[in-house]
Amino acid sequence: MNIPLVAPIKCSQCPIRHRAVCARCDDDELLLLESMKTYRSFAAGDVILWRGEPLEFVASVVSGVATLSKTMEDGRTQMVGLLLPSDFIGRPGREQIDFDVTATVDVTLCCFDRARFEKLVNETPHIAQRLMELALDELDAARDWMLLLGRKTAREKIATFIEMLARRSSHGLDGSSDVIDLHMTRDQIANYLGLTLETVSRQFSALKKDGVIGFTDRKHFTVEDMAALQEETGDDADGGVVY
Amino acid sequence: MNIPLVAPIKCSQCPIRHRAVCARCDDDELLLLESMKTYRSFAAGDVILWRGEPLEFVASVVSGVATLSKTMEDGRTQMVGLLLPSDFIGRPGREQIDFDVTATVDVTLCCFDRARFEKLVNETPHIAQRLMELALDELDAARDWMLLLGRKTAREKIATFIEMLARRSSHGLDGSSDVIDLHMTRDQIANYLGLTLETVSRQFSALKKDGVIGFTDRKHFTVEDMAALQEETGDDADGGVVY
DNA sequence: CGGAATGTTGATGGTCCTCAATTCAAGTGG
DNA sequence: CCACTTGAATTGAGGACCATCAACATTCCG
Repeated sequence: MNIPLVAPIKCSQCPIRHRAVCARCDDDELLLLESMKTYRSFAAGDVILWRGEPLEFVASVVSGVATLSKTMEDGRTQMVGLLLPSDFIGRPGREQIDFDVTATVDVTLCCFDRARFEKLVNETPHIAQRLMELALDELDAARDWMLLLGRKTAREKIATFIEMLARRSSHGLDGSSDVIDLHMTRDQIANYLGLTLETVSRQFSALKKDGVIGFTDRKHFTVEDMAALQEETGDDADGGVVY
Repeated sequence: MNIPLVAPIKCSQCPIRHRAVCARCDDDELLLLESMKTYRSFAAGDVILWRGEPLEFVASVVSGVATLSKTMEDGRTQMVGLLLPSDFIGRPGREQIDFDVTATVDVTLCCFDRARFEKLVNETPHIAQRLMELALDELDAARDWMLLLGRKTAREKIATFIEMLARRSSHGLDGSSDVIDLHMTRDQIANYLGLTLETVSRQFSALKKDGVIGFTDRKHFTVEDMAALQEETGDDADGGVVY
């Protein structure tokens, strides 16, 4: 379940070097981090951290995708965050977290002992600054999601979700009809969007029937009409961009 | 609308001194902040910042309550944050914000020129560290709210809201039947909870009929049965506390 | 091949939104 | 002080949207 990986990647060659919590670090600081870090891998479906469990390490996601989720007594579940490579898990100054962290696909983490890392945060402005930026970015994302959860219709939620995936997978270029991997199950998508899995399935079918998207198989789709998709999200054409 | 206030409060005597972004600053740093700061006041209902507007200053809330909200093209509105004294407005490294900031009651801000403040953040670890903590606290709050918006019923939302107010107004002691001020209109509460104002009104009436709360007038209520209220929130009895 | 997990589709009902009428509270001006 | 106005809150009726329950199809994997 929790397989410590030995592959000793050099920080300087790390794929998340320029975006993770270490992004602003200079060579000396990087050397220090290098001496502290350990890698851990988790298989798809594994729980990385349980809510309330004492937090012994903090970590950066090196590869894979993990989700943060909260569950109520009666089983209702809501995802409250999505962690992609370079995102940070855990928070200095707190001994536990208030949600579960789960690997949705195979995940590799770059881990640091929490106590030692906290000390480092206090002594290394570059890390505190970057951690602040990461937290503020996540806060922006969380706020967008609050609008979705509180006010959008099922169809708008699904369209927003698809548009997000499309934006993320098309790497800069607007190549429209690439095949996009859904990664998650209908149930996970439902928990992400505050819906039931049946509603998710129905809305996918509806968007397909309306020619907005097309499915190659159940986990892969293409965007057939990007303009229509944008329209369905309910968002402004411009996301608050200055002219 | 935007009344620059002249009252020159000394930082050392500031009511939010130990909790705001300046909390960790030493005397020298405080002196520097003191030379940069200006106060501004806003009346209840005033918009402090518009979405997309160039952000010329960042600020700490000294007194009052402000809300962050997002509005869709067709008018649907969702509050995405609540700012209380010591909370921070604006983010270094970004020239605009993606939501409106509105004063719900009279608000006084301690403002800093954005460009100068950003420079300060980079040079003053104590500020970056505190800003990081504030951002992480807000992130925790945002995630709790995402569970509410995505999964809770109208009744649970209202109960959670009331419980939050009760917890906040009873200052530490569990004095049960204090009169609690609602501050907001039904419409604002609805936008906070992802409901309509009619549903808010109906749920208030229902909780009153069931003897959980009692209204002294439309803006003031008392908690008659705290245990029942807790039960209605849908939250665990323990908020993930370690034993 | 068989069983489990996942996904689709249909029928039905409940929750909450929408629309509308009425009540209530707080001013305002004669 | 009392009509009049105005905005906020309450209450009711009806319906839309989405959840629930259920049956069935599909895919995955031993």
